[in-house]
Amino acid sequence: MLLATWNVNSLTARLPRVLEFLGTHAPDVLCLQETKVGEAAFPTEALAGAGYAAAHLSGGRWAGVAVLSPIGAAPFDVVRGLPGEARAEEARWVEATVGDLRVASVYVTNGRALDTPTYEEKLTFLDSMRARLATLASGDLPVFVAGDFNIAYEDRDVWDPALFVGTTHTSRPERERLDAILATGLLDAFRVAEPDATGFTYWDYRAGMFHKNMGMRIDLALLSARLGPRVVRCGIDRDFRKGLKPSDHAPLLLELA
DNA sequence: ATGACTTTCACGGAAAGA
Repeated sequence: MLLATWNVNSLTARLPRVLEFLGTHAPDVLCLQETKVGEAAFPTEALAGAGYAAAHLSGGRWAGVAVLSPIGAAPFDVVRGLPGEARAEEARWVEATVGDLRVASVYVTNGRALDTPTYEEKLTFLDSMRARLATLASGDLPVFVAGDFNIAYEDRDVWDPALFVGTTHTSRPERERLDAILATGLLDAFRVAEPDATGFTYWDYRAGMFHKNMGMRIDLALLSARLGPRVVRCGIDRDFRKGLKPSDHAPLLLELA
């Protein structure tokens, strides 16, 4: 079983690359973030042409999340929005059942800077996530929650930790909240498969950052701990950060036995 | 270098990303 997550930075702009991805990897689940598409403009037909159905929450110009799966195993029991979140209109959380997995696609608030209200909102959003995931952990289905967490969990998850002192993404409160999320019974699948590797999922478009591998690991695939023994591999497909009109994020893929 | 790139909305340039 192949699960994937990808911040596409506009599903409209990235549709050719997304269709390419579906054709290349044929994932059983693909979580998308930053779809940046209005509800009515969501490319349902184009995805159906590739054999995929979507459960999505679309906020218009910004954010937006989706869970894709093959039409024959379409997402159901969809929950749009995160209980308790302050700004539901930002469209940052969608949940659905695919097969016997409870799947959530999440795009965590960026936070901008430590002294801004959006940083406080980021921490609150993460608290709401922890509460929701604790609820899901008490359910029958194992959980796959994946997306752009906008947190680099450890210093090795950014190209130069010294540059991030006093900024978002590496601050202690953010990392502590990720600890709390993991403590609901989830594994960071990339670290299960690659305990020692440096693996980035995001590189700024500017200044040749990708070619210099000045990136960050901020996209995560979290998995119920009971599925840990089924992790075969987890890796980043850097080819989708290359070529024609790439996203600034690369997709993260997780194979389960 | 107080930048560098890309997207949306809208038709110039702001806002957002991280």
